[in-house]
Amino acid sequence: MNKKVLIIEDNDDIRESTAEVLDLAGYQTYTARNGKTGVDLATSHLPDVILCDIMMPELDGYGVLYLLGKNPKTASIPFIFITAKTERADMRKGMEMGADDYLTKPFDDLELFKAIESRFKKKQQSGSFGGSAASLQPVLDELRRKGKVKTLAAKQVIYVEGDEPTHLYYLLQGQVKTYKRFKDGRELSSTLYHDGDFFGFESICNGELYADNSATLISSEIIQIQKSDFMEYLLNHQSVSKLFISLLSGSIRDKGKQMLQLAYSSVRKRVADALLQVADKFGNGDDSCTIKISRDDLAALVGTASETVSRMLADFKEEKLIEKTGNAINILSKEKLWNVKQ
Amino acid sequence: MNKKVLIIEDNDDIRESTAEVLDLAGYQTYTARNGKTGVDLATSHLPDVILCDIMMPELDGYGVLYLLGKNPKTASIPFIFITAKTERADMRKGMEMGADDYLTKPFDDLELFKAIESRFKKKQQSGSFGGSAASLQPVLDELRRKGKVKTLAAKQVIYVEGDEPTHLYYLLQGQVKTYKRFKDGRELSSTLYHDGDFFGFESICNGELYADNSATLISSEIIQIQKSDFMEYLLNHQSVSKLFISLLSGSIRDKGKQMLQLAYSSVRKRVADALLQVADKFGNGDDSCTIKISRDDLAALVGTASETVSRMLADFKEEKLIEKTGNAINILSKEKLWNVKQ
DNA sequence: CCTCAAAAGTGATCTAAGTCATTTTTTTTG
DNA sequence: CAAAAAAAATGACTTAGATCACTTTTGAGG
Repeated sequence: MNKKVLIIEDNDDIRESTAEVLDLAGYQTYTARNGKTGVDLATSHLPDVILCDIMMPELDGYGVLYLLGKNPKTASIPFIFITAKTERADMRKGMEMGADDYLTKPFDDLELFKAIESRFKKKQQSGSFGGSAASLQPVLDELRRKGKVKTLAAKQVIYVEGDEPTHLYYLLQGQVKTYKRFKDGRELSSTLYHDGDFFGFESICNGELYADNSATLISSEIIQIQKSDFMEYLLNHQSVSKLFISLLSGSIRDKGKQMLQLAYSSVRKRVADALLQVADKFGNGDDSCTIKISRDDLAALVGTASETVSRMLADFKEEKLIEKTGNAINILSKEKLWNVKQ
Repeated sequence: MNKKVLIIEDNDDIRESTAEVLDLAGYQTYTARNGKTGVDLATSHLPDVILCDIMMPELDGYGVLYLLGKNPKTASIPFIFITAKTERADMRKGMEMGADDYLTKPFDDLELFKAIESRFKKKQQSGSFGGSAASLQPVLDELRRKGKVKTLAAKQVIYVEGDEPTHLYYLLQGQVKTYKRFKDGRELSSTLYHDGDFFGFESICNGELYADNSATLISSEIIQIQKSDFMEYLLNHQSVSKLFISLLSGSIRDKGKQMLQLAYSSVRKRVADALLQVADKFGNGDDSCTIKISRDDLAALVGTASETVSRMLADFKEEKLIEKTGNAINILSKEKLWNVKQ
């Protein structure tokens, strides 16, 4: 979509010619002949950049800037003064009030374009949505670069319930589970992680102690990222906020699903579901695939006793839904298994 | 804490005198005599504002700005050029590269302070943490003001699974539950909301369709806030991001707890827990309190059949943990009930 | 205050799944 | 490669809690 530029200028010639130039350059322009309508237009159309004259009847440029600055919705729109006043004092006053740039008339078209684009770019950089994917990558790279790579053997505990969260983790390669432990020692896994997943951020995000445990399933390589680094990026980069907000809410959705199953689904269905979950996370994308997971881990995922899992697997084998080679499980058809859990 | 100002300037006199003035004014200053050390200092100390000369040996001001702009950590630090170059072209070049202001030497102290403070204020406005509590309130007020107040009778459905989320909700007064529906119609409530709670944001946050339903328990007043308004505030105001990130992660923690209970706790314990949950949300703070909730709603909260809930309540009554007046439940001692669920 | 539908409670029955003890299979290791 | 240890499977038994059918209580509305 074209960038929207609002031009607030009382001089008809300048207003029209500026608008024309910007129109030709592919911007969508809105014009106002005085400060008051300018503020209205800004509030209703939320332009990407505002160009504003200082000396105007009704409401001058300083007033416009003040009013727009008060409204959270318009406060962050880049604001560029354009004016004939070349005097230093006026320019300083404009900047002190929070303007983002200052163009003195007469300015040429190139100056105008560059001023608009540089403010636009500057805003993109430190905020606003839109090109998030593009801006997210370097930030994540930076985060990971700051972290320390660690190699862990299978079944190593990464953090435990009640610990003070000091790190965010990124799984370079391997398999990790997060789980809770019931009083009597039984476990319930909530999430499985594989290459490229972040984990351990929930507790950091809500500022309390870890509410779950995490451990490797197989030997894995993880990056430990300092909590302080993470927090800084989380709040200062919208792309990062956006990512983690969506990770958090995705996790809520998954937990909700799992809860419903736990409450009302038979173990048979839950085992089928758990197998598919494991296959999705750790298997290849094919309809049939082989997964390797201990019965205990599977039981923790289902929320049942490991004996029960064994029995179910025996049933599934009987029904030709799976096969077993050693302790590995061969899912013959994800689709058929999917029907079981319905 | 004092604001940190980094001064990058090769001229010893100007550098020292500027630093001195700022020191006296209560700023914490760092100085660099060339661009290279300036970049190092900026990266290591992360100042709140950077003042930078343009013409310098080793690395000029433009180069410094470029390098700092590339690093996500320093990109959003306000950058003010200070220079003797009064020529318009140089000033334009600086601004086009993304500088935030431009002071031409000689400048007086007041100009300097104002320039620093206005950039600092500007940044505060559209980001950075710190005074979050203070800045959160007006934004939330604004959000609520934008919304539409609605009054709903008891048992009214607010949104259902599969709907496109179009609103965020704020419960002015009343009681609301969110719940999921199992294939056969059984329900599982995940959360109860009371006055002052936001709800319905999870699905908005992850950009998918609603994954749960919500309905009033008693007649309630809610504010409907447009999704677009919410999204804008969510990403553009750190205080709002912070709030919702913590709401989301809090919700994850609660769901995690509830899941563990569902998996391994007896119905007896889960009923006790549900009663306490309801008492906490809707009752007064006393050790004994009266709550009014239908057995169906309670069953949905526990994740069991309503008959089972009735039986449990009968048991609790027998054990003098609760009493019943009509259909209301009188919790005689939260503490004793709490022991049950342990 | 009475009527009546909805909500709550109870009784009897049944089964899915937990538990514990034991056997079989797989993996590890000296 | 054999022995030991760990993991998985199976068998026998038990029970929590779901289900269905029915009775009792409650509170809304005339």
